[in-house]
Amino acid sequence: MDKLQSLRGMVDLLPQSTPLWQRIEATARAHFARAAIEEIRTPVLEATELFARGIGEATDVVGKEMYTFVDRGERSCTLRPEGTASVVRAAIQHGLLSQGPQRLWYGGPMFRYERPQAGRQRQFHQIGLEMLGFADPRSDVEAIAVAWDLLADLGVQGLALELNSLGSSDDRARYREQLVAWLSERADQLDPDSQDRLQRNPLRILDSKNPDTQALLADAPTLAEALSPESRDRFARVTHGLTLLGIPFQLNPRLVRGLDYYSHTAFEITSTQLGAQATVCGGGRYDGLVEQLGGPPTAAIGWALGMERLAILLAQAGAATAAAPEVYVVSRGEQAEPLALQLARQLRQAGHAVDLDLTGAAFGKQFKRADRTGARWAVVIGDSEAEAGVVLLKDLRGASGEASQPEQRLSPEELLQRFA
RNA sequence: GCGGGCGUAGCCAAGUGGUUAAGGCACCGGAUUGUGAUUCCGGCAUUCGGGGGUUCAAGUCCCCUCGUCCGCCCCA
Repeated sequence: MDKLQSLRGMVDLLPQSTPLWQRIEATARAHFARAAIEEIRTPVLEATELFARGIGEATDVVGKEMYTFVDRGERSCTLRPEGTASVVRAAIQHGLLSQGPQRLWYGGPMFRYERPQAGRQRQFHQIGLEMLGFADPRSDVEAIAVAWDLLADLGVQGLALELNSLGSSDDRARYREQLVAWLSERADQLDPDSQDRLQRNPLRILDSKNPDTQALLADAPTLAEALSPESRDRFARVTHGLTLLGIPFQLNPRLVRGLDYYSHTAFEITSTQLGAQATVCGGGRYDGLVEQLGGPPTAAIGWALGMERLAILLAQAGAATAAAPEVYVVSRGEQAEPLALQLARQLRQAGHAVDLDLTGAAFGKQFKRADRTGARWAVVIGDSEAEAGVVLLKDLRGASGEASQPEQRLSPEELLQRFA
């Protein structure tokens, strides 16, 4: 392979698809602004320790999926595999939490060294929300509502919100013991992956895709039963709030999050249109993370949505296309071309989208290109116009269609006035 | 990290061991030396992802490798 090409799992977004991404980003910004959520931007590269401590050493993300290297200062650095740890780090570092609760959003590339698949690349993009310093169950509802309304506004069809409570860390520790004990007696009935998880990350066995394992789990102790009365009450307030807002959800007692920092409310928004990587948006509460990273005890909830997966869903509905320029400037000749250069700039300074043909090709070729861009107007300048101090303004989208639309002779000043 | 499918031009694609690798789209040039559709003419792969092997002969068969797609794992 001696042709230069992008690294595996790193994809180019070509002009054909960027309008869709821009629409998603603009819609997200509008929703965040309306919900009084401010943007935060953190570095793509962080100290490896941040993720090891924040996400959990035992997780797959930290254990085998990070892009980690030693820099020239002998520091271990990692390209961020997710956004939450960085946002929390920045909030602690700059004392944001002493200024009261923070409603923050972020967006950008994340990196995980995984095998590429549908809806999964090594560099992928997320938009995420983090609400730091909010303990009330209403904040869970509000965070979910922002995600739900954003996706609805974008026109994504066929989404389902799945909800579960992981309880407090005490609840979870207690349940974990029960589950491991129960499953250990039946380890021979588990699929190999799940046997492995029994040591490493037993809760993940709950969302195994193996049908035999799922059948076995039907009789296993459930997380819901292990929740303390306080945790149950809290979760009930969340579900009541969602009902109040008319946001439909399904309780999924098997829903477990992969990163260690989650507690209480966990949720995913999924689509059946995405193949194996069905989760468009996932999140939950992480009340212990801020403290774990050296900050004050701080309740928090957040989510992240996968841009590539969202783009897949929206592309199915119909692609957005780039806007056509308003004006296409056709010019040819030594006198005409400098004049065209100036006029194009002046029209742009007046706020118009202008495409300037720089080929110097025959007028016929330039008109053909002008037509194809979809521009409404052509400004035509040849040397005879340049000498006479005029330009031709031609309507390319007149009622009668194609060629031989009427042209107007205007002075450059008149043209600019016309487009003022 | 594991399993499977697929790699012929920017894109789609014919080719099923035998001389110079169809066709379409797109793009470029010309017919039209200053006006957009259509049409017509011409151009656009010394080579089939890369490397090695089998053979008189390989895009076609074999091996390795890279990439890609789908699934597992994992996750947004």
